Amino acid sequence: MARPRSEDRRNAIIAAATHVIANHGLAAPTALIAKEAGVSNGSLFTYFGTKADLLNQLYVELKTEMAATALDGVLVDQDVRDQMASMWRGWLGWATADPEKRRTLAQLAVSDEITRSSRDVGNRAMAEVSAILERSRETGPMRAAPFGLVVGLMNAAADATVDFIVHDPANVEAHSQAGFEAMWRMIA
Amino acid sequence: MARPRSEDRRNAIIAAATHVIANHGLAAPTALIAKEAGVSNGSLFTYFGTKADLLNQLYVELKTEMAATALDGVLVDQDVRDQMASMWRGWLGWATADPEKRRTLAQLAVSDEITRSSRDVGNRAMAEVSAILERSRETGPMRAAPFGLVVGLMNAAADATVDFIVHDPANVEAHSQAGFEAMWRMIA
DNA sequence: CTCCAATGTCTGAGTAGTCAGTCTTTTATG
DNA sequence: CATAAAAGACTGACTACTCAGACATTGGAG
Repeated sequence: MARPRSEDRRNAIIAAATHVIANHGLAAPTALIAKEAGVSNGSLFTYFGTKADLLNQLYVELKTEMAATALDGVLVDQDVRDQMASMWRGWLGWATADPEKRRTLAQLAVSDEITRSSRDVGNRAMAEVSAILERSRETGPMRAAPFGLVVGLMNAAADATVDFIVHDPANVEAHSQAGFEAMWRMIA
Repeated sequence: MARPRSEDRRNAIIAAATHVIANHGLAAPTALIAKEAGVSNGSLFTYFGTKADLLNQLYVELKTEMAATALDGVLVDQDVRDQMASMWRGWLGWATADPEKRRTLAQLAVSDEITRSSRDVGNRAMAEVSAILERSRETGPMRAAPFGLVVGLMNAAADATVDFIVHDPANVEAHSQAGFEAMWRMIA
């Protein structure tokens, strides 16, 4: 029988972990993840040394993908508000297109299994997002506020908007718009 | 030797659970909670039938206390903005006075051990908070938005503000103020 | 007031079960 | 045949929960 390429198997495990963790939480057995990936539980540990390794790599991968999707379509010569709106749309699109990814990322983000350095990598992936936010608030009411607070407030608004959209998917467009306007009033 | 009153022991377990969960997460062994409470491992299960029971009661207790503290000091004949500001101060006070309570509540809130009915009880405790929020947004830019979205956005802003305060406690007052203004711009 | 039995609570070693990670066996490939 | 990878049964550590006996408290009898 043809043996799948090693990278494909790794990706299958990552995908399975996303799915299983979304539904069973971080306490989900590795055996379940392996089964879902069509891999024996022993094999899983040849791809990821420990469960914590798997979780960290998953975290980095999801966060990086999220940032990339949010930035996709943002144009350099755009008005900053349009850049922000584009990011907002991209971000909400990512989160609503595959709610499991977001749920899993949310769980990982608060887990203490995720190391400092994984978080650093994740934040670096979000650097361009931060840059756009910085320009957005530059002339607004939060121009003197600590940037960390501004970042936190924007993330919080985005999260709350996605939560609501997931809860009532019928009116994505309206909720996305309302959330964006609310966030923009806050920071710019 | 004098036997502690049964209610005191229950409270000791609740307090110990708050402390232990804040530091070890929801996966913390019941044995550790019992030890911290100065109670035998077996006794814990005479007070709470299962670990899930303990978690649910803890959730309800923390959430209720949080709501009560936030509302403490709010006056009925106040301007709605002042009511909101008073709530904001109360809430931040609760969260910063005992960060472990907030950390534990945050973990419980996203846990799937917490039942529908516990969440309902918790939300009922927050009813008055919702009422003030409803009056706040009544004439503002979010008057037509779904109330659930407004609630989510306010909670998110408050959470983000507390996060930041915990991270930089030196300037509580300034951050609290900046967070409040941001939230108010959003909803009113 | 003293004693003793009855009552109900507390204890912690024990039980059954689960899980991450290992290791030997099996299988595919060049 | 030699090599490398995959499989999955297995191990040891750990956990929620139990249960039989220890122990404090109470109240009634002498």
